[in-house]
Parts: sequence; C-alpha cells; structure tokens
Amino acid sequence: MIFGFDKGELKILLIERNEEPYKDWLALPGYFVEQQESIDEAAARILYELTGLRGIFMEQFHTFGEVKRHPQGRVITVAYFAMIRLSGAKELKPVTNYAKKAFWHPVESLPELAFDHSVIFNKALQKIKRKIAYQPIAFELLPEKFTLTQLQTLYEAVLNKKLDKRNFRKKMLNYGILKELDEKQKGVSYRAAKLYKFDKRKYAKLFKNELSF
Amino acid sequence: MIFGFDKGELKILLIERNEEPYKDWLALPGYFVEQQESIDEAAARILYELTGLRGIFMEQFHTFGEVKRHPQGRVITVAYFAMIRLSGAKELKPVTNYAKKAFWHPVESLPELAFDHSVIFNKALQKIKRKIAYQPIAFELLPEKFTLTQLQTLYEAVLNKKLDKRNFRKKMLNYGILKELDEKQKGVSYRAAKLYKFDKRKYAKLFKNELSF
DNA sequence: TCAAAAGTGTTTTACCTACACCCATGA
DNA sequence: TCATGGGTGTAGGTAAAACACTTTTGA
Repeated sequence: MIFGFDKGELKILLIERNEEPYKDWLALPGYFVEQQESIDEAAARILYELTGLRGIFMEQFHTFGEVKRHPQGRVITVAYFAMIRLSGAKELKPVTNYAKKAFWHPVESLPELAFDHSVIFNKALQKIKRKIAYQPIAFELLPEKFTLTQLQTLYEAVLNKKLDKRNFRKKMLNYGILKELDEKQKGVSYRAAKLYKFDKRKYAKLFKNELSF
Repeated sequence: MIFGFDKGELKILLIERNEEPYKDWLALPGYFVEQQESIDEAAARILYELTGLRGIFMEQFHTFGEVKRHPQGRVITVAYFAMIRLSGAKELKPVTNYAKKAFWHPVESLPELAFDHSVIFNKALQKIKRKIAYQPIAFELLPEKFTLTQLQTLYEAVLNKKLDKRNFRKKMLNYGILKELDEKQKGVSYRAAKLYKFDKRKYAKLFKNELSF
C-alpha cells in the first residue's frame, strides 16, 4: 500500500495485474519474498521496483492469512504501507513483469480490487487515520517545504473531515515541531504563504517514542 | 504472548522448550501453522493446547521476518497477544510435545528468552501499553466482577506508573462503561469495596470503533 | 481499637471548540 | 480593483492534574 498526496487528495498506487489469477484486475502492489531477504527488505525492494525510490518511510501493519484468500492455494501476505512525496509528475515505469502498469488513484471511490485487497486497503486506511494523530507521518507525504494550509488539507484528506483553520494552526505551531522558514510560496496569484519544515530534531527531543497530536 | 494479571502483577506465559534448537531454554509459546488453518485459527489452537481455554481475546500485533532469526533456516513468525483471566490457580498442563512445562512469569525481570523472543515480547508490551489507553482490553484480564482498585492496579502494572486514585475513579466512572453491582467484596479484613462489571453494550453503543480513554 | 483499604471534592491549569474579519498578492 | 487564499484572537466549556482526610470493616 503506497500512499501519496497530490492536489489535496490522498491517493494510493494501484497496478493492473499481468498474471493469473485475477489477470487484468486492479490490485495493490506486492509480490513474493525471496529466500534470502527479510520481509522488511522485500517490502522495500518491491517499492523500489515500482517507483525507483529508496529510503522511503514504510511500516508493516498487518498479516493476512486466511486459507482461501488466494484461489490457487495458501498465500500469507504481510502488508506494509509506505508514504511518498508526490511533487510534480513522478514517472512510474514498473520494472516488474507482474504488472502491466501502475498509476495513482484517489482513495475515495476505489474500484473493486483483486483478491482481498479491498480488505487490506481498508485496514491500512484505518491504521493511518489513527496514526496520523500521534506520529508525524503526515510530513512524509508533503514536500520538504510546505505551507500550513497544505498540511491541514492533508489532515483533512486522511481524516476525511474538515478542520478549523485557526485551531489547526494554533495546535500545530504549539507542538513546536515545525520550523518556520524565511521563505514564501511562489507563483500563486494570491498572498503567498509562509513555508515550514518539519523539525526532526525537536520532535526527537520532545518525544522519545511517540507524540500525542 | 499470553498475558495474565495476578496479585497486582502483569504476567506472561513462558514455556521451557523440549526441542532443538534452544532445547531447555525459556521461550514464548508458539508453533507452526497447519496447512488447512488460517493464522488466526492457528493462534487460537496453540493457545487452547497450552491452556485449555477457548474464546479468549487475541490480537495479531506484528510479523517477524528477519532472515537469521532462526538458526536452522528461515522462519517467519506472526505474533499475537492474548489476555486471559487468572482467577485462582488455573492448571497448566501442556498438551504439546514441544514444551516441557509452562508457567507464569512476571513481566518485570524476564529472563533471557530463546530466539528473538525478547524482541517480540518488548513489542507486545509496547503495543498493549498504548492500546489499554483507548480500548477496553484491561477487562479481559480481570475477573468478571472487579473493584475499581483492582482495575487501577492493573493499569498501573501495564503502564508501569502510579495513578491518582481519585482521578482514576472519576475518569473511569465518567466513561459510563462500568456497571455498578449490588454486591461487595467478600473475605477481606477491611472495608469491602463495591464490585463492577464492564458493560459491553454501553461501550458498543458509545463507540462504534474505538474509545479514547 | 487498630490496621487496611474504600471512598470522596475542590481548585487550578491546560486544552478544545466555535466563530469572522482584514490582509497581501498577482492577474 | 477584484478574486483568492493567508493570517489572526477571544471567550466559554471541558477535561486533566494536584492534593488529604474520613469511613467502613474484620481481626
């Protein structure tokens, strides 16, 4: 499950399958773990094969092991989610043969997916909804420099509800984990907004393990 | 990982292994998934073989897939935690042959465990520390009828810190998920405390999915 | 009557919520 | 000059935290 955020919408990466079963169906990216790699490494490798990106934030969230979830025998899936920055048009050229193509799709109005992938998707979405409230995963989806409105729009997209602008800003700035930059937005036809950075050091200092947003 | 709570202490069930590798070492209970069962079913079966109990609260929490975690080749472990009521002396007679014996051990001062089981244990403990704050898992560890002091002692054991009695009671009762019984403790040589029950229906009514304790 | 735990309120502080207008900018 | 989003403060309510004494019971 690879999440991205673009134009105010939360999106996930889907592939069109090129293998039986469920050939031509849409599915979540994923493949088998090799003999000599850990499951974390496998997840990172598969992400790399699909997007060409490394060093991306990834986290395991659940393992699916129903007997009948794969029509041709038992398959156990260890599911991960990743979050990547979708700044501009990132080219997607799958280096894999199990996928015809890969593309971004908004999490609203997802089509039916192969296998039990809709179940997996729902679990992931639920997980990040909770997680965004106490860990700084939102910043993984934004460009390095972002405006408070972008950040708020992201929260609104993930939580699927409107937030109050003044309260949101107050709260965010109060945590003291944003660094205000001496820089403003460019190329907009309205008052340019200040840019901010996520301040990892302050975050790490304040919260050894976790943070209550 | 099977948690229990007894005499104010949080405990887990350990086994002494009867198989190589790590024969005679202490370890977390667990074994292989059969061909025709889901991983959830396997976890429930293994719990049953060890304790004779069914219908216990269980939840998957992480999957461990490092290449070298098992000396004799690759083993992927899907780890679950379970919570059982330890009222009185429950007999433990392992029906399994991979364990010589099984016994309860306080989570404080755990000895070194086989494989990477100490890592697994720490992850589980971390998980329930967070989870007890927003989901009613504590009640799974207590007898059906319990006093507020017992409940508080359990929270203190899990969170590993003292809580204020008055604030704890106020908060708990305010959630409205406890049913006060017309009954009191018996056999204590001090003022007997009121007994309470966890009220599942009220909980379900108030919170479709989750609760913020 | 003693020991042990049950049970109970108030004050202070921090945070959450609701709410509306002026400002800066580029087109 | 207009359209668009940027940016700001306050008041009221709710929940959290700190804190100590009286009551009940059985031994």
